[in-house]
Formats: sequence, C-alpha cells, structure tokens
Amino acid sequence: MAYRRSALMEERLADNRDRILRAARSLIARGGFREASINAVSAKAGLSTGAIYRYFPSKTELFVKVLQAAVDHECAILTGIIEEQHPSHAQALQAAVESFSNRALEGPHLAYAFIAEPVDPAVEGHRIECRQQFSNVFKKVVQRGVAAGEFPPQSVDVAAACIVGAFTEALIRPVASSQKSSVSNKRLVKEIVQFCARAVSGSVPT
Amino acid sequence: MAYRRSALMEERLADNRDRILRAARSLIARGGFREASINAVSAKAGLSTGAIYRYFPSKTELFVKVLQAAVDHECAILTGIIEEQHPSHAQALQAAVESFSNRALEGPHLAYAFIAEPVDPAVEGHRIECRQQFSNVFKKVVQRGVAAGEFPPQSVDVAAACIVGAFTEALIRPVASSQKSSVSNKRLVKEIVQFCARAVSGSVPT
Amino acid sequence: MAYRRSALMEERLADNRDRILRAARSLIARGGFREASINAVSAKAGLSTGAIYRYFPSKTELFVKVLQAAVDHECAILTGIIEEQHPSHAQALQAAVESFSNRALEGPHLAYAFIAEPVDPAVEGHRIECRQQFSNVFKKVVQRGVAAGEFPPQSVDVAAACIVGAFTEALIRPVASSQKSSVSNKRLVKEIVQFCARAVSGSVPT
Amino acid sequence: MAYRRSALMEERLADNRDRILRAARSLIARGGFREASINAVSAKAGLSTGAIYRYFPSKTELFVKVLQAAVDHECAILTGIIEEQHPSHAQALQAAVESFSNRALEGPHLAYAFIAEPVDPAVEGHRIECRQQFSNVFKKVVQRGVAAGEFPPQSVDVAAACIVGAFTEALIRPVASSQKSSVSNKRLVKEIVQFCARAVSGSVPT
DNA sequence: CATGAATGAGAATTCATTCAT
DNA sequence: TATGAATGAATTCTCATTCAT
Repeated sequence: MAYRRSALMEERLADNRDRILRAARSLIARGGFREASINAVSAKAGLSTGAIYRYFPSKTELFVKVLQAAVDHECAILTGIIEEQHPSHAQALQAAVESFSNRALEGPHLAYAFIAEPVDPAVEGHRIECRQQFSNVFKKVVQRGVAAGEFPPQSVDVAAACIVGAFTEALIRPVASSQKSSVSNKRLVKEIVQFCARAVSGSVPT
Repeated sequence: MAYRRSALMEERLADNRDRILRAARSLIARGGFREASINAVSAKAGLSTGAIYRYFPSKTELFVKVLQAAVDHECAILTGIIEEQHPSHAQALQAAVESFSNRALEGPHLAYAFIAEPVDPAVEGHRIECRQQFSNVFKKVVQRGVAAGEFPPQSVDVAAACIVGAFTEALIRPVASSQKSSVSNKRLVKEIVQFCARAVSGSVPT
Repeated sequence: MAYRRSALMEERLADNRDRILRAARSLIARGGFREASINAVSAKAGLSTGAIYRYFPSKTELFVKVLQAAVDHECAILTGIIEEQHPSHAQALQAAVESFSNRALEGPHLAYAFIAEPVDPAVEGHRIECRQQFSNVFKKVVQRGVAAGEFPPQSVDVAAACIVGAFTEALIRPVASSQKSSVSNKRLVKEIVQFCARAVSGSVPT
Repeated sequence: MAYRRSALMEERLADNRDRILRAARSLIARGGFREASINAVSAKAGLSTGAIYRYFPSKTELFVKVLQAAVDHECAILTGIIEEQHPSHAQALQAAVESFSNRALEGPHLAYAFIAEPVDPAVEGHRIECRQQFSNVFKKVVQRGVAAGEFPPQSVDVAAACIVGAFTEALIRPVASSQKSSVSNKRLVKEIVQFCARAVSGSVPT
C-alpha cells in the first residue's frame, strides 16, 4: 500500500528545487557560468551532487531553467509596466528602462550573464531565445510609438536589440570595473533612460 | 657563454609571438574562448605547447593580449575615421559605427568574444578595460558634438557605453541566432547607425 | 503491538518477491546486467527502490537468485526430458539439446546472460555453480550412454561442459551479431544437435 | 627549429603504449572489464590517468585494442599450427585445440573475457568480430576435413562455433571454480581434444 | 631555446544503498 | 511496512602547466 506523499514532503521537494535554482542563480550572478559547477551549486544549496540530478537532468538544463526563470520574471515586470497608462510611448519606454536599470544595479551580474558566452553550446540556443524574448518587450513599445506616429519610422527589431544592448552595457560597465563611477547610480539611470528615449523618438525628451 | 641575441633571432621570436596571437585570435573568432585551448593554439601556430609559455606566462595573459591587440587595432581604425573631415559630428559618429559594423559582420565571432564571459575571471578585469578603451573613441565624438552644441547635453560616458552596447547587441543577435534575419546586413547597419545618431543628437538624421 | 502475519500478507510478500525476480529477469534478458539497475528493477516491479532491500540484501544477491531461478527452471525441464523414454541415450541427449536450443532462441539474451561477465565478482562464483548445475543434467545422459556402452569411454564432466559450451556459443553467436545468419534457426538447432551427438557417441547420427 | 625525436624517446612511447595495453589486459584477465577502470589501468601501467588518453582516445578504444591484440596473437599461433603438416585433418584440429588449451590454462581469464558481456555496448560489436575471427581458424580445418571426405557433411560455421564454445567452457570451468578438479590439466586437455575430434569426425580417435 | 609527453586536479554524471517519514 | 529522496564515492574524460630531453 503506497503511502501518500505528505504535504510536508511536497513542500520540501519544491523547496529543494528552488534552493538549487537560487544557488545556481546566485553563483552565476557572482562569478559567471564558470563558477557554477555542480559541486558548487550543490554545496550552496545544501545538498549532495547527486541530488541535483533528481531535480534537473543535466547541468545544461539547470542553467537553461535559471535563465528562463530570470527572464520570465523580468519580462513579466516589464510587460506590466508598459501596459500601464503612460502619457506617451516614450514615457512608457522610459519607465520600463528605468525599472529594469534599478533592479539590474542591485543584482547586476545576472543581467550580465544574459549576454555571456555559455559554457555549453547547448545553452547558447536558449540564451539567444531569452534575449530575444527579453527585447520583445521593448519592441512592443517601439512598435506602438511608430504606429502612433510618435516615433520616426525604424526597424523595431533593430531598435529593440539596440535598447537592450545599450542599457545592458551601460549598467554593466561601472559594476564590472568595481570602481566608483563618475556618475551616481541615480544619474546613470537617468542618462540611460534619456539615451534610449532620444534614440527611438529622435527628439530630446523634456 | 651568453650569446648575444642576434637580429635574426629577435625577428624569429617576434614572429613566433605574433603567430601565437594570430592563432589564438583566429580560434577565438571561430569558436569562442572555449575552442582556444593551449593545445589548439599551439597546433595552429605551428609550435609546441611548451613554446606558448615562453612567450606568455599563462593562458589568461595570452587571452588578455589577444583582446588588447584586437581592440588596439580596432581603435586605431575608428580613431582614424573620426579624425577625418566630416560635415558634422553626427556624421563622424555614423561613419565610425558603420565602419565597425561592417567589419564586425565579416568576422562576427570576434566581436562576439568582446562581450563574452571570460574563461577566467582574471581576464574579466581586462576585458572591461578593453571595452572602456573601445568606447573612449565614441566618447570623443560625442564630446565634440556636445561641445559644439550639435548634440544636446548628456553624459558622454554613458552615451559612449550605450552606443557600444547598442551596436554590439544588434550585430551579435543575428550572428548568434545563426538564422537569416528579417533585415539584410546592409539594412541592419543602416538602422544601427541611425539609432545611434538619433540617440546622441536627439534628432532624426536626414 | 506485534501483528501476526496474516495469510494475506504472506501472500503479498511472496508476490512482491516474485515480481522483483521477474522484473530483474526480464531486464537482464532484454539488456543484460547493465540494464538491470535497482531503479529499473523496482520501477518494473511496481515497487520502490527501498522495497527491493526488504526482499534481497543486495543487488548481487538479487542477481544470484535470478540466475538460480532461471537455471532451476531450465534444469527441471531438461531433467524431465531425459527421464522420458528414448530409443537411445544419444536421442535423449539430442532431445534435451534441441529443447534447450529452441527455448534459448526465443529468449536468447537470457541464455546469453548465463555466460556473461557478472556485474559483481561476487556473482561470479555463483554463476559458475549455476552452469555446473546446468551441465549436470547433460552429464547424466552421457554417464548413462557410457555405462550402457553406447558411447565410448570419456570424462563425463568434460563432455558435459563441452556440450553446454558448444550449444551456448553456437546459439549466442547469431543473436549477438544481430545479423541474419547463413543458416535458419531450424537448421542451426539441427546442426548443434548433431554436433553434440557426434561428440559424445563418436558416430554419425542417422 | 624542431628537435628530432630521439630513438630513445620513440622507444619510451612505444613502451608506454605497450605497458598500458599489458596493464589493461592483465586487469581484464584477472577481474574482467569491471576491474579495468582507467584509474586501475593507469596505476598498473605506472602512468597518470591523463596519459592513457594520449595513447588511446577512450576507454572503449583501449579495450577494443586489447581484445584485438589478444585475438590476433592467438589466431596467428593457431593458423601456424593448422598450416603445418598433419597426418589427418582431425589431428590438425587436435593440435590446434591442444595448443590453445594449454595456453588458456596458463592465463585462463582472458579467454573468458572473449565471451564476457562488455562494459560498453560499443565494444560489443568488436567482441563479436573477435570471436568470429577466432572461430574462423577452426572453421578452416573443418572445411578441409569435410572437403576431403574425412569428416561427415556438416555446417562448418556451426561446428566452428561449437568447438570454440566447447573448449572455452570446459577450460574456464575448473579455473573459475578454483578448486582442484577431478581431472588433471593434462587429462582435461586430452579429453577436450577428443571431444572436439569426435564431434567433427563422427568417429572415435585412436 | 624548443619540444611534447606527462601530470593531476577537477569536471559532469551514475547508482547502490540508507533512512526519515 | 513501504516509500523514494538523499547520499557520496566512483567513473570517465579534459586541459593548463611543467620539465626532461
């Protein structure tokens, strides 16, 4: 007679899976994929190496899930923002960029991992997808702005990619150099936001 | 009995060093850092693995030098372009971005490696420096444009970083996804160039 | 409060033990010892991994029991055959060999496992015993034939071992090579049978 | 300027490759494929684990080479024997079987490994080939005997397989059980030889 | 100075066995 | 008693670095 899996156990299982994901995420954020060995992940998650393989079929799949989760979470937030009421499409874009930037400055290395060369070519395909998915959010705002005549005609795909690249790079730079930047974080975000706004609108935001 | 290093020998040494750098560069460009093992580099350079260590103290240092050389070369070209006569600073910027983009689209994986996560965290610091150096060229154009009143006031550091990030991301995307993009390379470059021009000038380029 | 083991429970225990044995046997037959992991066995038996250890102290012991059971079953059949009335001892032998061969060609991989290298050296000792037991059946026929003067004098132990080895190898070969043999199964069995008959009798069977 | 590889070094390399092969062969012979881990092989060969991979691309390939070498060596000897002058084909067969048996009784487990279940299915294909190759030698003798009318008509393929199986089994049994057999080695070989002779000729050898 | 064989730590993954529930 | 998640030692294979020749 099979024992029913108790609610407590279910919880523990879900908890473990989560701890593994968080451990991997944390290690990737701190030191890139290179630092996220199965040993390191399992140690940080407080589990044995073998336990990882109960929850994920391979290291590659684990990484894919980490990226996916991070991107899903971020995209949900950004989508929420651009669907809010905004005086203009430019301001919708600015709000999204600002929101992302503020979060990225808190945990900057994960954003960095999005554009990192993967340990395993098998992750590569998925990483590209993630970035694509990621920039799709921005693409939507640009599309609307162009459709509304607020923005000049432009390739929305290219613009979205440029936006993602622009703020990613600008955000990563000061973090990676780990030296006090010449501009404060607040100022940095403001400048990034305005850069993007000018880029899509072709006008200086007021 | 210490032999004086003959001119011939000096030449051979320099030649070997160069071949190693070129071999590493070629391998990185083709398959990323992952493909550039010491074995592969030495084989491609026509030398032994041990010989590598006569010219470079470690793999890390070799990679650093490869990046440095690539960036130096690129920066020299870009600096040359922006120092030419241009009708406007916006057009100087556009010429530089276009030039870089065209080269990047020919050897896309090397550009990709610029923003790739390093094999060794020790490379990281230097990679950031390289990108810094890299964006300094664009910073100069922005500075001039702002000083001349052609561009609106803005943080030239942030703008330069954004520019580098923008075109890097936009260029890498189609390469990485290795699928025919919706826009042709020619169109892609044009769109990137205009994105950057709008971003710094706050106006739609004619 | 110790419950007396009910008849029902006894039955269930015996049933479980049997299902484990059958599951293991089936897996070994299909893919060799290599495929018969405790996980696979328990899954196929519809039990948990832990449950296996209630019925068998170790994987090794389980395998030993699987072999024992298979051999016991086969020996019972073969003994039945040779105890039947036969015109001659040579024909008794032929009937036994033919019977075994036909069954082996239906489930060839299990026969194969009899002579397979064991996963665990601890199984080895027992596997030898099984083959011994196995050849004892054939030994009896040879003994009778020699005693009756139908077969020439010979070491019955060696002859029995040779017989087992001969048909095992001949049966396994086409299976392992998994390519259509030059001879049909029917012909194969006939040839094996005659080989054995000639070997023990020193005459060509009519 | 490349240094020429000295004769001494060449010798050391060949020697190392040989030591690896011998180490693997010895371990397989002693405890089957299971005991021949890369660690064990390298330790026995007096090399590091990594060194193995300079000489063999994988464990599988190493095993294949071990089998191949053993079989090649044995086949060469047996072929030599059957090509000698013999009073009859039956005696040629007997000489070959006797020769093989005597060697097998000195290093018995390697013969055993020929019919062992492989660790890696990739080895399987090759192992079958080896056994085939092995029995081809005996097939030739049977063919000649049949052609000469000395042996009764029979499937030479089946007969050859049976012969190999017969003496393999008979030789392995006493060794594996590691208990003094009822028959001496000398007697054992004689009995095996006669079994095979009767089997192919259908007559009692004088 | 050049060579490249050798090293050996470390990587991902597997699986028999245990034990808290 | 039954469960199956967790363990962790063991496995194969890689590769930066060294050093005898």
